Amino acid sequence: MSTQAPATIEDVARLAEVSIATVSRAIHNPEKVAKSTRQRVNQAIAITGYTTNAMARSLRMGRSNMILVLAPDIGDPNFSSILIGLENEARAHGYGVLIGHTQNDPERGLEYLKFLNSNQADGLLLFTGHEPFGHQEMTQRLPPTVAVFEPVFGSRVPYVGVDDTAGARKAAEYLLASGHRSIAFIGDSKTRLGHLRRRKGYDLALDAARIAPAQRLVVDGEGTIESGRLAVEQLFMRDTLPTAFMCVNDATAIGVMNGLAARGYDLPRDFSVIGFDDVPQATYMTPALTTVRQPRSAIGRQAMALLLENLTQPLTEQREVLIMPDLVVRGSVTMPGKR
Amino acid sequence: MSTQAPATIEDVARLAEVSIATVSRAIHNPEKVAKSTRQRVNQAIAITGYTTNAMARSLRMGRSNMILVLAPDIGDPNFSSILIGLENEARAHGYGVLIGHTQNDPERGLEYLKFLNSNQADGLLLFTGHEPFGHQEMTQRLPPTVAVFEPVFGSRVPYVGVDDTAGARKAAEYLLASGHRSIAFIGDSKTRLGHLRRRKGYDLALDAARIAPAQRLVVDGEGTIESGRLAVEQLFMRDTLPTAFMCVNDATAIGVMNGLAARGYDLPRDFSVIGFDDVPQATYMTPALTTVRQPRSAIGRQAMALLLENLTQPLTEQREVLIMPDLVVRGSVTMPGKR
DNA sequence: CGATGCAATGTAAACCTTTACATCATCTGT
DNA sequence: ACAGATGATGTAAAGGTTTACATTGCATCG
Repeated sequence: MSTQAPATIEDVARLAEVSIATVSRAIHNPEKVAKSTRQRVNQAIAITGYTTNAMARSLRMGRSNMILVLAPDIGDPNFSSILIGLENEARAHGYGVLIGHTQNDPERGLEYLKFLNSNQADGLLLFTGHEPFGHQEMTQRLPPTVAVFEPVFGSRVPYVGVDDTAGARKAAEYLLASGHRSIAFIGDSKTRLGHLRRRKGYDLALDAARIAPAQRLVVDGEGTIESGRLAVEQLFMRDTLPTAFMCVNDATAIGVMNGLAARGYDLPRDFSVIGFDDVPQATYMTPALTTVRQPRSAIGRQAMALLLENLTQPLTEQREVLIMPDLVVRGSVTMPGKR
Repeated sequence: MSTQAPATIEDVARLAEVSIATVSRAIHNPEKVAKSTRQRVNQAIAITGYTTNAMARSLRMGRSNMILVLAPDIGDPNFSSILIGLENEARAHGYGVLIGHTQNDPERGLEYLKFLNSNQADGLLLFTGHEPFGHQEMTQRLPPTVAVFEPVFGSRVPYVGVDDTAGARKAAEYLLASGHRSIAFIGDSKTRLGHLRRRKGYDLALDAARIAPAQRLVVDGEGTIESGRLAVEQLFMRDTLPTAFMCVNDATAIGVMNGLAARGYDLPRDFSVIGFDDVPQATYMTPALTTVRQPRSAIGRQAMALLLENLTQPLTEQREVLIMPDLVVRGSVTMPGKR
């Protein structure tokens, strides 16, 4: 009794004294089967504990009702709350979500491609900022795909994410409104589309405030804590310090704050810092980090909605959905010049 | 050309001028097929771009070569590095890993049970500290299961995790060796097995140091940042302060540090704090948190190894694998009495 | 040379569903 | 009373794979 084979549709049919076809119909098209029969079938299902074998079902139907979400790093603080949005939306449409963890390993990527090729998932959601790997050859065979959180560089994959430009502009405008005129941008990049756009938001705000490009301090960085710390060192070398640091993301901002603290400065008295993303850690910094909040669950929800739409009707012209973020005011920005 | 159906084993067979049986053998038992045939088959596979349809394979074989990992919160900082250990070990044995995100929602748990019942996974790894839900009825039908990181309360599910008692004892001994005699334990619990054990390690160390139980300050807590902050307040109310805080985990320790800082104390001069887990954030606290490091990848690796073993030979007597953690010395512990 | 065994390959069943089509009974309208 | 429609159910094929068993050809041995 402990290890009996799971019940099949045939067991149910026998018990309910109908054919397997009727059982299948009773489950999926209840209105097509007489009420009395339906009851008998349901009873039989309850008795046997039958669950339909997803393998057989997918094989027959040619689809799995599963969406694969590919992420390089599950630990990314942005990931989990976006995932919740994705899952909720998927579930509402009868789809399940599988999470693929690539660890930025191309071999992993390839493994998951096999997964897709063998029909184990009907759609693909990319959290990675790039295609599963070398991106030609097999890419043509990819199922409907949507990029989320980070656009796929140099590709026409539809994208759902935050409005980076508008968000960054909000942040910069807040610094300006607080009285800052010397605002550094930390974390400039040539390759990451989202970061490019944040830079653009910064420029737009400063343009509007008539701050000459020559007066803007811009430091490169890859968006890590370490890069933020490094940027501070660099500015000290150059001996040109702003009154406020606008960081391309929260990780950079944390690095900047650490770097300034290590140099003995008192925040937010001596410098203002603003981030982007609103990672969980932002609340627990001293001072708590003022930042732009990613509308994570909205992003997740809409990305999944777009993907599911593309699934049934695969030629959407919609290429980008940008969601407007809010500024979260905490303690890391003050008026300048109190020093 | 864009949307052609994926190649099946039959396409390969036709092209290689053999039967489908031979193709299957060439893939899975290469030694059973003549060298020349094997070459022809491989060529045909390359040309057609054939990948075996996992659905059909699983259906036929009665197993999926997949392991389901159930976690209530993907965002848990402990989760991602354990996952890497799990994945690596699984992969080495030809298994894939699916991640299930329950969000502590019983309905989700149920959904994943269906997943298991329909043979979409051969084994179950619980990261949750409890069974997929109400834990009777369907539990009997569960595939081989192993709990990881947190034991399943009141159940005989095999468990792989850190040696809480030994780790906590190490921490307490380190405080003692640093000269502390008045050490509070923050985060006592009656229900969480791992936390109970940490408490025990604390007691063992203090027993050995001949510190009377009456002199030990023990404060309840559920292991959150908030609970740590609260515990500090409570101690201030009682007006009995230790020189060192031994916290049941890092989250609690962070709360304690925040609480002390909010009261205006200077750490680590005024108080010493030690944690348990070594979450990523521990490095970025000021002072950096001295703590006990979870041997995460080892835990992941061994948990998966145990599960896969149970898969083929399902009656292991081994019920618990405890892995010894190391102390990570940073800046949050100093000698007492400098105040 | 005939029997025996082995290596290489093929044939066909089985895994469990879904669903187009066939069948049958019953009802409607004339 | 009968043609035809309608509704409920059954039959059987198909989906792609693995594998037990059958077949074939060939070499080995007495």
